[in-house]
Amino acid sequence: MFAHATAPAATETPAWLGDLNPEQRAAATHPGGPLLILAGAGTGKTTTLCARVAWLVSEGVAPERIMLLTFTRRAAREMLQRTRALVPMPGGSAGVLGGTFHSVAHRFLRLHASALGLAPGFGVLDAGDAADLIDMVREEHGHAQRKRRFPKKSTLLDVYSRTVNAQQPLSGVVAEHFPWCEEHTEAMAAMFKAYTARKRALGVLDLDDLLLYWRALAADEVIGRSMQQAFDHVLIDEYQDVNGLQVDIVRALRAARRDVTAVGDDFQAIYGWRAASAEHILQFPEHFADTAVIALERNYRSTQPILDTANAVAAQATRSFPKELRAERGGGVCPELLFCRDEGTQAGEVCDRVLAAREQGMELREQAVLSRTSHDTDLLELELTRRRIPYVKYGGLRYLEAAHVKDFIALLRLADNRGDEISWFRVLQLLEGVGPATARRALDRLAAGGDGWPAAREQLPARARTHADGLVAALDAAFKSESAGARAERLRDAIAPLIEGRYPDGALRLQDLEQLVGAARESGAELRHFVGELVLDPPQSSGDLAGPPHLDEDYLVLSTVHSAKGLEWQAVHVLALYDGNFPADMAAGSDESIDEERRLLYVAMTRARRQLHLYVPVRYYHHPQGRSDAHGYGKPSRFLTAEVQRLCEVVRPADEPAQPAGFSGEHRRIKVSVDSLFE
DNA sequence: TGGTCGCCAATTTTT
DNA sequence: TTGGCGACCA
Repeated sequence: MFAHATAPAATETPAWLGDLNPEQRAAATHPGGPLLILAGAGTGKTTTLCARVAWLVSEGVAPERIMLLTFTRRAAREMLQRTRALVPMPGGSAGVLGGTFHSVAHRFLRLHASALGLAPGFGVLDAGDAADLIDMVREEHGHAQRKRRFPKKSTLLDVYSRTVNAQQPLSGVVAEHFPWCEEHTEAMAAMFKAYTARKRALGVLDLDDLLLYWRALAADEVIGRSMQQAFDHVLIDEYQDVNGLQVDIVRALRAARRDVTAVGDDFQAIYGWRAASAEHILQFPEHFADTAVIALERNYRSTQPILDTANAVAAQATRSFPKELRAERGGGVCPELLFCRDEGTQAGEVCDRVLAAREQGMELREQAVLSRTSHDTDLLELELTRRRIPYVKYGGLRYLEAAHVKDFIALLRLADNRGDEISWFRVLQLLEGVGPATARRALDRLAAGGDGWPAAREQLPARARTHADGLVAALDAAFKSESAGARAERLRDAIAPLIEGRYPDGALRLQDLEQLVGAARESGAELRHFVGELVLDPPQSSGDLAGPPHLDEDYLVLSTVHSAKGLEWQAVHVLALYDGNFPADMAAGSDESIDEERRLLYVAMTRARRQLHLYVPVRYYHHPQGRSDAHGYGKPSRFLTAEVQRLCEVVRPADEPAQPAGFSGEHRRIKVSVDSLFE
C-alpha cells in the first residue's frame, strides 16, 4: 500500500541517507504516523525534509500524493528542486504538490469554485486591493470625515485580517492588539460585515478568504474526504509560524489519515503580528495522537562563537525554552560589534567589509545585509551604487505595490470582470479631472445597470471623455482577443498615455509594464489566471519579470530579516541595531512583542556561517519617530547586553568617546516633559 | 461650494 | 507612495 506499510529496504542505503546524522535519518525515514521535527537554526531542517520526501518517493509513494506546504515560494521552489536532485520523479508524474498555504489553497478553490458558489474566474485581491475595498466601505458608512480619528485603511485591514486568522472575536483582538481603536470597535464590526458581503457581490476573494474557503472545503463531507484521500502524506515547513486557521486546515486534511510531518523551531517564530503563534507547534502532539518527536540540535551552519552569541540573545527571553545550539564545525572568529558614528558611516563600513571579504575570495552572493525594516538600507543602497557594488534587495516595496503597476493590473482585471468596482475606481481616477467623488458617481451609474457605460460617461468631465472611451474600447477589444499576451498588449497601449501624463517619470514606468506584458505573453495562461497567480507569486522587483538575467553575475543580497527566513550566507551584516528600531518602537508595548523582536534578531544572527557583523549607528538622522531632519544619540539595542558584548569583538569609532552619554547599556528612563505647562 | 490638485510629512515585518 | 491640509477652479 503506502510507505508506512512497507519496511525500508535494508539492503541498499541511498547515498542521501548516508549523509544524514542519526536524528536526521530517523526523521527522514520515520515509517508513518504523526511526526514533529523540532529543528533549531542551521540543524539541517531543509535537508531533512527533502530527504524525507525523497525517501517517501523511493518507498513507492506517488509524488503527486504528497503535499508539501511551505511559507514562502522561495522555500517551495528550493525544496522541490533539492528533492528532485535526490530521487528521480517517476516519468510523467505531476510531481509533489508544493507551495505556500495560499497558493495551494488557490489551486483547490479553482477546482471547486462552483461548489463554493464562486465564479470560475473569481479574482484574488492583494493586500492593497483589499485595503482599497475596505476604504470604499468606510466611505459608504460615513466614516470618511468624522471628527474623531478613524483608523486608516491599512490598519482596518490589519484588524480584520488578524481577527480572521486568529479566529477570535473582534472585540478581543482589538482590546489586545489595537487598543487605540477600541472606541471604533462597533463601527468596524459593521464595516467588516459589509466588506465580506461586498467581496461576495463582486466575486472576489482576499488572501484570508483563500484560507477560509480552503478550510471549508477540507471540512466538507464529500469534497473534504476526497481531498484527504488524495494525499498520503502532508508535510509542513516552518510550523512555528502557522496561525489558527492554518492549523484547522492541517487538522481537517488529516482528519481520517495520520501521516503528517511538521518541522519548526519555536524560537524562530516571527509572525505573531500575522496571528501566528508558536503555541501551535507545542500543541501539535495534542492535535495528533501518538506523535513521534525528533529534535535536531547539531548545528552544521555556524561557527561556535556565532552560536554562543546567538544563544546569549536567546537566553534573555522572558518565556521560552531555547535550545543551546552546538556547532559541528570547529574554529571561527567572534562576531564583530561595530559602533558607528552615524548611518552614513555604517554604510561605508559595510561596503569596506564586503569588499574586503570579496578580496579574500568570498563572492558577493555569499554575503548578505539584513535589517529590521527595509528602509534601514536606504543610505547603504546609495553607497553601494556609488561604489558600483551590484546588489539585489528582497522585502520592502514590491513590484505590485508600485502605483503604475497597480493601475495596469486594475485594467487587466476589468478585462475579465467588468463588475470589478475596485478596479474601476482606480482606473477612472487616472483620467484628467476625475477624483474620488466623480469616480464614485460614475461607478454608481455603472452599477445601476441599464445602459451602463454611456450613463457613467456623462458623469465625467468633458476633457476626460476621449481617454475614457479609448479605455473602454480597449477593454472590449481585449475581451475578444485570444491570448493573454495579446490582451495585455492591447490594454498597455490604452493605458500608456494616461501613465505618461500622470507620472513625471512615465517613460520609465512604461518599461516596467512592458515586462509585465512579456510575462503575460509567456505565461500562456488565461488572463484571469495570470492575474490571480501574479498576486500569489509576485515578482520581487521589476527586474524579475525580465527573466533571471543576473543569475551568472555576482551580487550582494539585501533583505529584511523576515524575508531571510530559512536562508544562510557565509557573512551576514545586521544593520541599525539601536533601540526604537531593533527592537521597533511599535513592539515596546508588551513583553510578548519584545520577545518576538528578540527572536527576529536571533534569526538574523543564525543566518551566518562564518562571519557576523552587528552595526550600531550611534547618531541617527532618520529616527522613525522623529522629523526627517531630527538627529540625536540612540541607545544600542537592548538585546546587545553586556554578556552579548563580551562575546563579540567590539569596535568603536576612534573620534568618539568610548561611552557616549546615555550609552552605558542599561536602560535608563529619563523623562523630559513640559506637559505640566499645559494643564 | 464641492471637488481636484499641489505640497509637505511620515512610513515594521508579508502571504 | 499615501494622507492631510490648504489653494484654486467650475
